[in-house]
Amino acid sequence: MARASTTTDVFNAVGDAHRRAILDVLLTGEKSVGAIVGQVSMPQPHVSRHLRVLSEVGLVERRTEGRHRFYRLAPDQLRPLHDWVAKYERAINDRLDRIEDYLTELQRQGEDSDT
Amino acid sequence: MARASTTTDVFNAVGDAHRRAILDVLLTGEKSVGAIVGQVSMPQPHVSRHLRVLSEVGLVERRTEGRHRFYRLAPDQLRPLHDWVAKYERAINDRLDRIEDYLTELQRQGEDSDT
DNA sequence: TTGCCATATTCGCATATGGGTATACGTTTG
DNA sequence: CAAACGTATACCCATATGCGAATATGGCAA
Repeated sequence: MARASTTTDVFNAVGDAHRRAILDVLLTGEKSVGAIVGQVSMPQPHVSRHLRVLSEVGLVERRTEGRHRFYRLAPDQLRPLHDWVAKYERAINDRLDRIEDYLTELQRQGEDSDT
Repeated sequence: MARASTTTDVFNAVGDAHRRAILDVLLTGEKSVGAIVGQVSMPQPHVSRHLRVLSEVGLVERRTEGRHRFYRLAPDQLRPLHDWVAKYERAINDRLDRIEDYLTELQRQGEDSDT
């Protein structure tokens, strides 16, 4: 078992720069695979596969129309990411706000870091 | 070239659940490796290596004290993640705010959407 | 100095990933 | 019906990752 499959883990799915590139394109709105391929530097098969991954993680939705497949952002799954980052943002802000308090706390936690 | 190295890409570094677990522990404050090992279910060598990755990406900072190594969150590199998510958050909100507008736009972008 | 503690590094292994290319599948068109 | 188009899938390869275990390194204590 290596790492959580890109198919399972949103974090991991977003970990790939190419996938992020595709998402960026979709940021503009719904796009057909061909349209996406036109905007990113990837062969069509790769785009398709990445779209599949994104789809399985729930970051994009697909709509079929004739022989076209339109992909659209499905931001719901972005939530975990957002929440995760937010959690740290809070911690960061707290620290920046009162550095001295933080340093003091560091002392404590460094000493008896158990709990 | 497979995927951006976990050492280079913050997204990828955070893509590993174990690494996230470690970060979560550090959320409480600075911790020694041993302390971290005590909180997560990983052998010490793994924790050390993950800490190294996190360190190389700039998500954590290290402080040496005697034979102890204290790791602490270095939230600066969290910025890219935050910004990235924020970008999509905006898009999401925009869409939720005016669904009809969005649908209309979909029509346009779909170009030959003439069912 | 010897021995012990805390942490880091190394080696081998199994796995999954991403890349590239060829090709299959479904739909529309002539 | 055949041909063309749009997209998805299959296959093979190189790579890097994470895991596991053993061990090396550095510091402290007796």
